[in-house]
Amino acid sequence: MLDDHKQFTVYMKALSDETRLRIYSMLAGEELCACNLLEAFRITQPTLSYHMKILCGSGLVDVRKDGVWMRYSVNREKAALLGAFFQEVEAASPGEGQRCKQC
Amino acid sequence: MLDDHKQFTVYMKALSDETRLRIYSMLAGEELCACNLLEAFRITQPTLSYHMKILCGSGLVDVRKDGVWMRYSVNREKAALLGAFFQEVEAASPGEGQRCKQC
DNA sequence: CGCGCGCATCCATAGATTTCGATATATGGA
DNA sequence: TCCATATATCGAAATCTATGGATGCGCGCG
Repeated sequence: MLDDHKQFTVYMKALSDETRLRIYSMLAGEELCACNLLEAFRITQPTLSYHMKILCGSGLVDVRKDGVWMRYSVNREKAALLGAFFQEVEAASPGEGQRCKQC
Repeated sequence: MLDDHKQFTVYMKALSDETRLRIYSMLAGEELCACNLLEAFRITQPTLSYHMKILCGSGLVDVRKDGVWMRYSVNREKAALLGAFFQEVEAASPGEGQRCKQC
């Protein structure tokens, strides 16, 4: 099912903060720069920088440097990977049928 | 895209611990009881109980009490919800095309 | 060069998380 | 009822996380 649980927890941890999840959600659909994101939240610039470091470090978000600006966007492959995992979980789930018989 | 970011962060937080992610992964496909899970990890019983409380509290995992045993299984609806979200992110992502023009 | 701007890093702090020993609760059987 | 087993809760320690003020770094411009 999952071959690298450690890496997957990094993805989950990256999205386990509401600010970071909102940022990720905002980036789905359009590339945004740090100043755009900073305007959208009640956080300081060091805090945004901290969150973006975690999002980019996880691999869920890509960056490209454009002069002094940092342009952020979601990484499609990682999003696809996460989507596939949860779909597999859903598909593999036996529903109300199979039950634990042991103990 | 997401209507309830707070609840979604609860899901992500529940899976942001490696032990809990492995448990979730194990539960995908078969119902298991606490004793099964306890054997699979190098943790104590109170620690497992703590993790299961978080997993069940999030809604990602269902429980049914069977005598003195607790039978755990994944919640298919929640797994489907998560799968759909990441697929939407993937689909909405503009790839290398659209770019941030502001700043 | 010197300044302004966007962003990163350092540091300290408040708060949250994880863990486990001890203990409590619940259930079923003798 | 008494006991053994399965699980939950409590309490405390260690660790991790999120936050922002101060500061550093790099770059473009006059």
